[in-house]
Amino acid sequence: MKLEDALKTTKFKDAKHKATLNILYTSYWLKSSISTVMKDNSITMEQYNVLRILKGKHPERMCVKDIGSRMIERSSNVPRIIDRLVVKKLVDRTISKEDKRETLIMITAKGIDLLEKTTKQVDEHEKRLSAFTEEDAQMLNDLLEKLRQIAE
Amino acid sequence: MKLEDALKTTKFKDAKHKATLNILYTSYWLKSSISTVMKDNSITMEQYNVLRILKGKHPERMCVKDIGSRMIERSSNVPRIIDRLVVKKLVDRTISKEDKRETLIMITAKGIDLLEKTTKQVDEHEKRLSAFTEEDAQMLNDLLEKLRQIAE
DNA sequence: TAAATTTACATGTACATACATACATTTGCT
DNA sequence: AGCAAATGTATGTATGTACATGTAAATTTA
Repeated sequence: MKLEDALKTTKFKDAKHKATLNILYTSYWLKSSISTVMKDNSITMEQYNVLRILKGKHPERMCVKDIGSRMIERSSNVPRIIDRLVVKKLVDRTISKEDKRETLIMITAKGIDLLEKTTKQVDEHEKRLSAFTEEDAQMLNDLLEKLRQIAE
Repeated sequence: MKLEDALKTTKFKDAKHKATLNILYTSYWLKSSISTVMKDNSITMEQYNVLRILKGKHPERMCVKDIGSRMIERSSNVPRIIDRLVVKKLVDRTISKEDKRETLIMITAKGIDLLEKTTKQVDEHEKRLSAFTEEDAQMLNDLLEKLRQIAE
C-alpha cells in the first residue's frame, strides 16, 4: 500500500518529510506483520528479541544491562520482560556472585526450542518480501545510515 | 551510529534481514529524537498526530474512525488519546446529530496554538538531518514502497 | 415493520514504553 | 578505612498497543 493511501493524505512538506513518515509507517507495517507469527507462539516481539539475544551467548549467562544494550528499542523494561519469560520457564534468573547487583539470565532448553520454531516461521514470513532484492536492501541500509548521520 | 554498534552484533543473515532491523531501529531512533520536542510541549507523539490530523480538517469536525484511519499506527486506542486531549482542552468532543453512534472531534484554538508551536520545533529538529538530500529521500521512499510490495 | 447484522465507539486486560525514583552494591577518592 | 559517587536493577505511574468484548444506533434483510 502506498503511503498516501495508508495515511489518506498527499500533504508532505518535501521528500525528506515523507521519508520520515514512510520509515515510521514501514516499521509499523513490519511489526504488525511479524507479530502474527509471534502470536502463534504465545510470545511478544520484545520477548522474542530477548530470547534471540540470550541464544547468541548461550550457554553463558547475561546481565540485564547487556541484554538491554542489544535490543532494538532500548528498554527500561527489561526486568519486566524477563519476569514474563521466567514465568513461562523460557529463561532462568540468578544473582551474580561476582557482583551482587547483577541479575544473570540464561535461556532454557524450552526457550531455545521456542526460539528456533519461531525463527523458522519468521524466516518463512520474510520470504514473502520477494520483490525486494539484496541490492535494494544494500541501498536501503546505506540510506538509513546516512539519514541517521546527524550534525552534532 | 551504525546498526552494528547500536545492536552490538554483526550477525545478519543477509542484507535483507539487516534492512528489516535497520528500519525498526531507525524508526525507534526517529521517534526518540522527535519525542524530546513533544516532551517540551507536554504532549505525546500520538496526541500530536491526532492534533495534526484534526488541524487538516479544521474547522470541520471528524469522527473517531476517520481520525484512526489517518494515523501512522492504526490505533484501537483513539478514544483514549482523545480523552487526554479533551482533559487538556486541546480538542472538543460532541455527539453527532446525524448519527448518534459517532463522536465528533474538533481541535480548539488552544490546540492549534500548541500544534503550530510544536510543529515549528519539529521542523527545526528535522533540519539537523542535513546529510540527507532530497534525492536520497526520493530513493528511500521508492525502496520502502518496494519493500512493502508483498506477494499475495 | 420486526429481526438480524453491521457499524461506531467505549472499555477491560495483558503487555510494552518513557520517565522518575528507590535501593543495594561496588568503585573511586582522600 | 570511610565516604561520596557511580552502577545495576527494580518498581511506580502515565501513556500507548493489541485484542476481545460490550453497547447502542443504524442499516440490511426477510
